[in-house]
Amino acid sequence: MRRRRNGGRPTIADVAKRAGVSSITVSRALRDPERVSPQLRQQIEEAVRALDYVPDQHARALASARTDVVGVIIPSLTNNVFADVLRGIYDGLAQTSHQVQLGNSRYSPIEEERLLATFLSQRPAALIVAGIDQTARSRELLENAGCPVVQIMELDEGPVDMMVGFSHRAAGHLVTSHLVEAGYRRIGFLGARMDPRTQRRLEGYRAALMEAGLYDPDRVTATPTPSSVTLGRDLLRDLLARMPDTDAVFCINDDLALGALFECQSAALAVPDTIGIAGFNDLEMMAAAWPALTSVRTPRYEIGSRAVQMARAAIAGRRPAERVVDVGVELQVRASTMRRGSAQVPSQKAPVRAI
Amino acid sequence: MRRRRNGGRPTIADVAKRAGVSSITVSRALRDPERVSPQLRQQIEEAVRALDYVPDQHARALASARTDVVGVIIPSLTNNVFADVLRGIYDGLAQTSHQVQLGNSRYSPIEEERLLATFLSQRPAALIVAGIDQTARSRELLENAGCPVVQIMELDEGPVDMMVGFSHRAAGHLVTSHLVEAGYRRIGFLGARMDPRTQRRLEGYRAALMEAGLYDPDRVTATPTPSSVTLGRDLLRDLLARMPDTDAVFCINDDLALGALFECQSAALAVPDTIGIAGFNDLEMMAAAWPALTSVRTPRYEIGSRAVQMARAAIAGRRPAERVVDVGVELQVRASTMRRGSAQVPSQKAPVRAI
DNA sequence: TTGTAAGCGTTATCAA
DNA sequence: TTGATAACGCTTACAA
Repeated sequence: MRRRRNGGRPTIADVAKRAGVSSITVSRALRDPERVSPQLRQQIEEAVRALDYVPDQHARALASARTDVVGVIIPSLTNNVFADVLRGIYDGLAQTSHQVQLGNSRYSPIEEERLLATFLSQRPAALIVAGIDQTARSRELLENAGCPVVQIMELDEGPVDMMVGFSHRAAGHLVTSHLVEAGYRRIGFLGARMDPRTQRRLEGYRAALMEAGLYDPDRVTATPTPSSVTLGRDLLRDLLARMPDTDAVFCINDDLALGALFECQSAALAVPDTIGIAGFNDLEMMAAAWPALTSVRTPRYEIGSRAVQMARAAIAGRRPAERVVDVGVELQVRASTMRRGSAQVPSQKAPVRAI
Repeated sequence: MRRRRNGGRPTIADVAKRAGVSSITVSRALRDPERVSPQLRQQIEEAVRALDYVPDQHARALASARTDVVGVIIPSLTNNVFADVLRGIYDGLAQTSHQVQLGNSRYSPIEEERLLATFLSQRPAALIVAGIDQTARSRELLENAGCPVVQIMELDEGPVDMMVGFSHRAAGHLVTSHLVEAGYRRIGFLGARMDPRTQRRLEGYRAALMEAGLYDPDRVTATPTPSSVTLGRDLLRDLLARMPDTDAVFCINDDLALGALFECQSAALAVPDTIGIAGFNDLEMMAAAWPALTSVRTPRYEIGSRAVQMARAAIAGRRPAERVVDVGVELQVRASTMRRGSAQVPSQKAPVRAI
């Protein structure tokens, strides 16, 4: 007798023999218990337990041309934003038979395309990808993926399939308008990396200031350099060196905002009186900072879990009614933008919809 | 002719026909080009290109009882520490044919055990797991995994197979000793989550203070609550309420340290003169804070890439000479522990070895 | 160096 | 409702 290649693991045939049925009956009992008589079902379940049988995913995938793998492609592993999204995805999939295949595109559309091709070659059950700025070829791959596709983080008219996110432009507009309402007049912009989502936040900033008649391109400080707290310090220092009368800054994320705060502290600039600071994402630290930092709460975990929810529904053949879901954002007004003497702005909860 | 189940993708047989050879020759040319004559190899490569052939991973896994999947199990997706480790792992695997199967145990040994069982059922090429505190059954599973296993983050006498990390006890000892040398005498401890690694840092703290004759159990503030910046504020406030004369704190991670700093700022306590603050991990923000925060640099990215390196070597049959690799840590002394009047402590680079 | 034959463990298909 | 049989696409074992 030939030695088993699979290291002695029991196969479906072993279970079948023990339960006194044929392999295919075991297969059915496992996948769709309803289709097997209660009698046999019980015998099979017992055999499965007794043998510690675990189906071989590869054999299953080969025979059925289907897998339980959900491919996920995000641009960064270290960005807290995506860590939270991922957590939502993993939690949503934890009690299911699905597994996650994770790809890190490092903010490179080319790398994303490559990952997409690799993932697709494994016939995933569904695909979750960040953003809407895929290459033409990626878009084509996604359209012919043959599985549900959920684009996350953003909102757009033309989803490949489904979409969960919020409008970065609207969110940028929201914060900036808040700064205007809080009494600031010479509002700067601090931006890093300047990926598509960051660009759209900048658009929102610009629109809000134009509406208020306060837009000054010289107050926009943006760099392709990846974001960091240190960079936040540097950018604010640069901005103040060029435009010393700047009285507030919208930072495209919380790291930059924290850096801006530290820079103000080191330069003995009063926050919020001399300079107002607003961030983006509302990481946990923002509320704990001193002074507490204003930010925009983005429902990252929810985006992940909603994406999974939609993907699973679609896998099960129940496409959700709404193909594009806006999870909105909430402005969290805190001390860093509550200027003394200006009208008190209460901590409001204002969900923003796409523009 | 029967319709293809695989959605029309070319198979190895298609390539073989086009190249005018047999399937097995194509298979060999793909896996081990050396074993096929240059002549045929070229024909095959051309056919592969022409057909856009991509091997089916599942068929390959089924036939060979092997996969290219490296299983990775970490306790948290949102902890920056593991995000960096992951980056090291993904980068190390990026140019290879390997894929990552990522599991999040959420700091639960039981969940870890479950993930391990799931991963193992897919016959991974290697396994990378965080920590050394597996359950007995997990340990058993790992020992019989039939593939290289790398335990990361810590150091221990008895690795399952291979190990890359540093001694948390030694690192805790290092920071605490630094605080003593910097002139602090009533040094507190702020700890959250209190997972095994945190516990060992506490041990190092305790040992260092005992050696200095300064240990006071009442200054240890620890909670099982997950870490956060807000928690850092709360813990320091508690500690100071109980022991108002505390003159320094060792925080088991940088989030707590940042919270401690904010708490001092809000209570108008001078850092480092009234209170010294030291953190752990040396996240990027520590150097940017005001005052800059002392911390212990842990080579997280390196741990990830070294683990991959060792795993790949072992997969290739070249077990590394050293099965246990100590990557060490470096104390980063900054303003938050440079007390006025005390001996100036230069920013030193002192790799710490395991105890 | 190349090829033939026989699976790998599961599911699709069709028949009973 | 259950089963026999033939794939699924690839690799191992052995032969030429």
